[in-house]
Amino acid sequence: MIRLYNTLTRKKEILQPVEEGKIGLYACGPTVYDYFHVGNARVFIFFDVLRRHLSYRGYKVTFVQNYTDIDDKMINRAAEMGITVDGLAKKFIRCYKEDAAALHIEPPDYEPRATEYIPQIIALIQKLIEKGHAYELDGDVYYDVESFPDYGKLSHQDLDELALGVRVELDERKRHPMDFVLWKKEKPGEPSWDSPWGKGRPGWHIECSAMSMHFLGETLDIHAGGRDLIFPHHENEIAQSEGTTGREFARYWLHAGYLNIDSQKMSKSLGNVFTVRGLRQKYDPRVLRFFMLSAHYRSPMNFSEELLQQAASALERLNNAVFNLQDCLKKSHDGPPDDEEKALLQFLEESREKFIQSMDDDINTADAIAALFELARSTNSYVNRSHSQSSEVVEKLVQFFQEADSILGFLDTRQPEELEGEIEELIARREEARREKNFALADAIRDQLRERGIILEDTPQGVRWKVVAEEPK
RNA sequence: GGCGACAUAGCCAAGUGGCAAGGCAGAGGACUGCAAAUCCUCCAUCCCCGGUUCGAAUCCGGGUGUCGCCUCCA
Repeated sequence: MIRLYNTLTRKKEILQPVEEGKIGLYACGPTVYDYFHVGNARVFIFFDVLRRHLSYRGYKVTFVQNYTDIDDKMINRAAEMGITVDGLAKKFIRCYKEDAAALHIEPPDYEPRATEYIPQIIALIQKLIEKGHAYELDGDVYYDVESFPDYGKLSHQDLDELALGVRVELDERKRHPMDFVLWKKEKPGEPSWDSPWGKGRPGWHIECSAMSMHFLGETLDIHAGGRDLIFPHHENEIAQSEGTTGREFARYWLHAGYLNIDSQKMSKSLGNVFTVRGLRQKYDPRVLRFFMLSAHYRSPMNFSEELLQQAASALERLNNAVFNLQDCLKKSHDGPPDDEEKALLQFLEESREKFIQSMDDDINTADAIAALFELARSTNSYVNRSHSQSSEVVEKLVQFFQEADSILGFLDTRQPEELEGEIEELIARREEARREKNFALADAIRDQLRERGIILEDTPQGVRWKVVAEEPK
């Protein structure tokens, strides 16, 4: 039983899809005018974990995440760079995919670009005009918010109060200050498409209504995004979609919290924007992923390099636990589990239970990860015990970490690589030196290997080695 | 002005009525030729003041502080 916090009702609710066993999930993706930053990353990682967990729990998930490839930011950036809007989109979609892959974010089932769905967008606007929810003004089309009584239900705002808060200059032609644009009349030199109202381009909000319903039908199960999209973007999507269909647009609205930088809002003007692209040069992107999942997705979160270091140390502990198990497998026997191992298998089941329960409870990754740490302590003790381990048990333990990681996606569960012969020989020479109590030689070899990224650990069961990406600090 | 979030150890962070998870850092110990990895032990009157209750981090009221949204934004 999965429970999710629904922004619409401000409560955790039991997930009940429209169609049993299936989930239609739509998430607002990036505007592809630049590399995406760590704040975006938090949200995209959340979508990915949500999607993976729903699949893990047996739902057939259809996950759609769009690219916004036409808006003011796109047009301005393309002009600055002296390239076409389409060229800009192609470049940063490619970059998005690379960075997302580095974060172990799996590609959505569909990733439509807004400009590929202009006919659907136009059809939607036409329907809104027919139903009296939209009006044309000299080549622009606006949504008439007063025609939609539920306007404000997601952000829990009253239309009159919203109007009081309006800070930008009013367009006197609009019927209500909150009316928003569905179709924008062409400006010279900007991309445009033919429409019943003349040449122009879609407003920002309409694309998500058009594409989500195109792929997932009139009622989505889950619609997700960052907090800042609650108003106006998602509020407007509801007005557009429900105005058209007369049906509930999305059953569950999920919103991820902000990521602040050194306790301040991330912004270009403060110069504190960290892109994933930039960070990848310094940190394993899986550390970033682990960091993002170490807090609950709805909590506001702070980002700093110091915190990333903490995350790196913590993640290393989990990776070591898995590594130690894999190494132990080489030395294990084929016999049945003894009593200690039976107890450990029991604890494994409890850990799995706790992991699943935590994830089911509004995707509580922090709590789920705690279950992994607790299990890691037990498995570390186990692999260090004086008598040998049953391979059956060790395999089950490794498999569980892999299973958990099929959702979390930050562990390094690869099988240890084979060593080159030369290195194996060095390790053997060091073992010999140690036997002869020639510790100077033994330590020299160990240092030499360390420089080549191989760390030796002497355990009671013999030497153990691991490969690290680079020379550790 | 309207709406809302958050406050738990040096740091990060779960926990929404029944003895305060987990991680990072730190201290001590074990193991080791030395390391590394690992294990064990130690490290919190849960922002303040009231209230409800046998019992409150958790519920209610009142403060204080931080932050966010109200047509750029993940």
